[in-house]
Amino acid sequence: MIGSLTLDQLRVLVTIADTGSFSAAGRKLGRVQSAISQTIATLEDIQGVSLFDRSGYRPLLTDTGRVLVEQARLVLASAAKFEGVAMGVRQGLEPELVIAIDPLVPTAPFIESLSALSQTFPNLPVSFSTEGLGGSLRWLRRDSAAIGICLLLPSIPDDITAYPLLRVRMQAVVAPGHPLAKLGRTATPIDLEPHVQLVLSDPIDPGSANFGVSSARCWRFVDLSRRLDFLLSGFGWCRMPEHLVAELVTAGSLVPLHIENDPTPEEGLTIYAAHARNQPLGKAGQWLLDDLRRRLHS
Amino acid sequence: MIGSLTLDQLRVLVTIADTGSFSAAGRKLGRVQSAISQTIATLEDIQGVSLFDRSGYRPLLTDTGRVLVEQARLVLASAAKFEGVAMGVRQGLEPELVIAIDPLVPTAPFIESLSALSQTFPNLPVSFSTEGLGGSLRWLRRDSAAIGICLLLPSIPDDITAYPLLRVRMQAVVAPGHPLAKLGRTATPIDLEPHVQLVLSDPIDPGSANFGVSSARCWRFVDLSRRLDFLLSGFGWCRMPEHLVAELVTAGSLVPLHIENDPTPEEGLTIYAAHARNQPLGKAGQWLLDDLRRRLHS
DNA sequence: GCATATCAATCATAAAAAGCGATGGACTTG
DNA sequence: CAAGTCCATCGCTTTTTATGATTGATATGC
Repeated sequence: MIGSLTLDQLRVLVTIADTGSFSAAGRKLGRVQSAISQTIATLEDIQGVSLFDRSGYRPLLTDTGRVLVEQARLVLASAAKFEGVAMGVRQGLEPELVIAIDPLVPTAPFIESLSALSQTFPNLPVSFSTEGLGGSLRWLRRDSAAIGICLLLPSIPDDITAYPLLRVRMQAVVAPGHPLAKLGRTATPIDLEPHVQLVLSDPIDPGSANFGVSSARCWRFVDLSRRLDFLLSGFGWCRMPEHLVAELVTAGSLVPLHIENDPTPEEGLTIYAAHARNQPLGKAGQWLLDDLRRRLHS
Repeated sequence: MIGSLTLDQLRVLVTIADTGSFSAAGRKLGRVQSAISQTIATLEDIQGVSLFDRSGYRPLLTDTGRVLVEQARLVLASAAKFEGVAMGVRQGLEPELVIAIDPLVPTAPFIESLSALSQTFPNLPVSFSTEGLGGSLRWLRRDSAAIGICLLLPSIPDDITAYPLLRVRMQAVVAPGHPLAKLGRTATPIDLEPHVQLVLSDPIDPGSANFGVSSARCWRFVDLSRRLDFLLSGFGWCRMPEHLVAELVTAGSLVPLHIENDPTPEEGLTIYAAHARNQPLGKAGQWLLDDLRRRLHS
């Protein structure tokens, strides 16, 4: 029952639908008409449906036939993608491109490059991984991702090649109901120390990312949106990317916090495009890297 | 190049990936191991890629192989859907179910039924048509749609079977800047007459739907959202389904208009599930109709 | 209206493809 | 180290598929 369907049958079916006759389909496929006729006969027989109404001069698709032709097109498109991936590999493309992207990184600046990527390599499977902080680096190192778009704090590791792309300005914020919101002046370490800081941290190695930690008590989060929930409810303070909190600050849901001698650079944290040095990029990865640098590195 | 790929090759490939060895795949597929071996060999040969690393005791998928196995699963799923549709037809199901739905009809009450439909008939292709007012009736009559979810004004035509499902309360509204908004009392026909009424009408037969027309000057629209643009900008007045304007009225973007002797029934316009009498419903259509009546007809 | 061309179904036959079974070299397991 | 399992290869058989000719039906051109 299942298992006897053939791609060839579907190709023949679609070709008949496109050309309008069995004979024409035969010519187009380089086969004699009787072969076409038999192929469709077996297809109809096995599937137990009638695809064409043969009462007239030319065969007419039945209602069922019309629907199944559309389904067949989907199957063939899917098969073509299979062959497309294989062809890409044959021509030296990597079989897939995995991009690790940090949660702090804004998506918008990358859309253009990624859209161009998908046009240049239409059959390349692309996937994204967003783990917590430090996740990108881990994916790069175990070769699960070819390219990382990530922070590299405190500095670029030796085994990683990285190109700066853009900077994300950070803004310390707190909910309006929080004591720090009523401070009314620049906050000193003494001010911050007693309050809970909501820290984004590496889920695997929670001790690693202590950059910018000022409070004695930290609550650690892996994902940004959950941390935001706690932030908004007044649980503690933290630094957030400006692009994510600008609206909330305007709406009054969050209040900016000015910190004395803030170690976070004024001009923002640098977002890098990175890849593992010992794992050379494939064609598509190299293309994306070049395109990103061209578009973003000013 | 293209055209020699076989579903059977993909089935074999996926089976190997699932079972972990050529021999096991052979057992599972009821074939001898050498057949499996040859199938994969030709697949690799034709596609020009290496799928397995045979250096060890068991064959290991290469990176390319891993990606292509996933692609192959997609192709097979697509092929299974093809066979699923065919099986449905074989068992008496209609090949597809087209539902014509009027623009005024709220979507929310139908989601449950349609979700149940897709669970009951997972391979049934379902599509929706929303034309202007009267479009549903036209689709039903020329058998382009099996079921219509629509208004039937002024009454149910003879060639249509219709079951009332729910009622949509209508609310005459106007933008706050419009003269009628400042009337401050129930509007009489004399009040309405000089102002432009924004009428939803049948794009094919513009004269047909004059139900509820009160103004001398009408602007006719086919789709609801465009009419809403004109309404919001203060161009004229019209009746809108309550569920669509409730928020806008609350926000002050629209003002309710009370009309003397409004011919629109207080309890709302009736939404029917309808089908053409001379075109009996298929199994799935009948099922949906019954389910809709069961869930909605109170 | 008649001749001619084109259409699809059918059948016997030829060609191609796919599966089978046996064999051999490689690796695992106990 | 022996027994068991793995995959590649090969000759052979079976099955599948395409071909080419024929027939009956429908369209097209004169």
